[in-house]
Amino acid sequence: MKKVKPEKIAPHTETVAVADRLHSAAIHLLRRVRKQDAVSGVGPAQLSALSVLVFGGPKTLGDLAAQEQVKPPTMSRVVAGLRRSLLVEIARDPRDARRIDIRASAKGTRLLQHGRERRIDYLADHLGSLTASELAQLSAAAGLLEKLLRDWR
Amino acid sequence: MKKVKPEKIAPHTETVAVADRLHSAAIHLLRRVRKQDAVSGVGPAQLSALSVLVFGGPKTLGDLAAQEQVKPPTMSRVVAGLRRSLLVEIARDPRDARRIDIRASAKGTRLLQHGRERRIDYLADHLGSLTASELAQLSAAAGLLEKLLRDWR
DNA sequence: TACATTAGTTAGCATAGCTAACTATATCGA
DNA sequence: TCGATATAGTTAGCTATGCTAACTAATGTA
Repeated sequence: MKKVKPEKIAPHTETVAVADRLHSAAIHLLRRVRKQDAVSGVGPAQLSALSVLVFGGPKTLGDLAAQEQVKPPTMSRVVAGLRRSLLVEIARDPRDARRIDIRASAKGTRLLQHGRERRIDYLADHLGSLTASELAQLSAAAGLLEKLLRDWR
Repeated sequence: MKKVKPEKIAPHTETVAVADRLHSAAIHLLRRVRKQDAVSGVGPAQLSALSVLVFGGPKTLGDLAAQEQVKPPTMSRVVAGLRRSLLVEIARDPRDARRIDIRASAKGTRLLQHGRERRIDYLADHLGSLTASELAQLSAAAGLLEKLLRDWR
């Protein structure tokens, strides 16, 4: 079950070590940044879903759940929270009355972008201690991870 | 509030872009890997705390909370869960009866290492599609992030 | 039209985060 | 020495997020 090892150049031991360190770094990075998000009074799941709506346009609940990798009941409650805070608007799909059409409100878009600024500025302040070449390394790594996540399965 | 920018070489715009991409990559990476951790029946906060105990040795509750960046009441419950599952052992500190001494049990150590294998194999399988040089890039990036997180404040 | 499938919601459970308020122990200062 | 203060953890109670099981409503199909 774990012998898929293809004819790649990287030795497995190396790969495992890098996997572990990436995992740990990701956990701790997010734990740091999370505190900045707390300011808005909106939880991380709501923020992330809102982000998908703002940058990806309107979605049905199922689409949102799939994109966020959670089950529909979970997303149902996340969306209910966003709606309570007037950060999204919900309309019935005219062509299929079972579906709902969820879109970010103007308020939601505003909140997301401000929160994003706050979070990103915070992270960027800390990245500021790196040299240009170190930053380039991180940028390259981010690119690799993005590709990896796109072709995940 | 965001003008700390020292005499560094990297332009601020670049830094912000990298910060944003790292943040997003970290979120989605963890969301993927999280599903593997679910197998053990132990939640992510418990796993992370256990990991600190296994690799960092025994700690008091306050130390654990500080290291995990959560408040003492949160860690108190996390530790209670670990204890219920017999993954940690708790002793009174002989020199200060207010403190407790928390350490991973043999079972806890075993569980963590098995979970680690599972998670890491999973991630490593996906990293397996990278070339040796790409993997080296990720390794370098992990190193940078580790340093960054160590000197965070 | 009856039956199966699909989309979302509701109910109920667990983990994790927080603050406020409490207990117990240590420490300090008059 | 003893009373005030500070420190370490716990308890209670709130919110948010994750899940599965079971439900309703709408659609599709035989």
